[in-house]
Amino acid sequence: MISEQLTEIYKLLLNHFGPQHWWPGDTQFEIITGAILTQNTSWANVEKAIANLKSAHLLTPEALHHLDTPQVAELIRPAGYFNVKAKLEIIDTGQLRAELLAVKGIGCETADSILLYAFGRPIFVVDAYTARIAVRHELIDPDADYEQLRGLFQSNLPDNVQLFNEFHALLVKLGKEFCRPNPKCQGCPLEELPHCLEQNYS
DNA sequence: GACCAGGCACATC
DNA sequence: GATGTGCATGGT
Repeated sequence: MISEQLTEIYKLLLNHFGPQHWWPGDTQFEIITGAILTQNTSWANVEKAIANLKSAHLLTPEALHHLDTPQVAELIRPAGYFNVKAKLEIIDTGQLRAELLAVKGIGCETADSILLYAFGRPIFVVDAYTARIAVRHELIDPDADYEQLRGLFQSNLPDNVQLFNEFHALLVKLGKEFCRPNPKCQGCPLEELPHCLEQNYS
């Protein structure tokens, strides 16, 4: 059963890597900002952009609202796609998924990251790592779309915010170090995951 | 220098 | 509906 496999993977990852304490960020707005800035961008670059905003005391919706797009773009330059991301603006807190998705620049993953990590909703976040790992462990069809992937996790796991939070963070941790797009190791069968982890991280 | 990073919108076929 | 392309910095 998929649910047993997912639970086993979760236990292995948690045991191996420990809690990831996601999402990094001191405030709800910082989490939302990070979710947008990290689109197709390494977290190290996002941290630089957030540091710029913080040191300028601009990491609030009100402060950013008073700047024009080029000013914001310059501050978030290290995060890449700065002209695109600078136009983006989340006004309200507690928005529904459909409302988030209606904002240009917010797609499924960003919306779900905001819902789970900023608003504590039980939504499983699917990112490139999650998809890659699920496919390589043959938990889902390679051409599955975002909603199918989200369904894989949500319908086979208990509806638990803390579980969704930790599991996604652990998948990213695994993916970053292990499950590259064009890696020497293409991923291993589930039964070999403990061995793979042991070999690669011990 | 190629490849990749916690994507997304839009054009075109 | 599927596929391609622009957006962009910075680390390996």
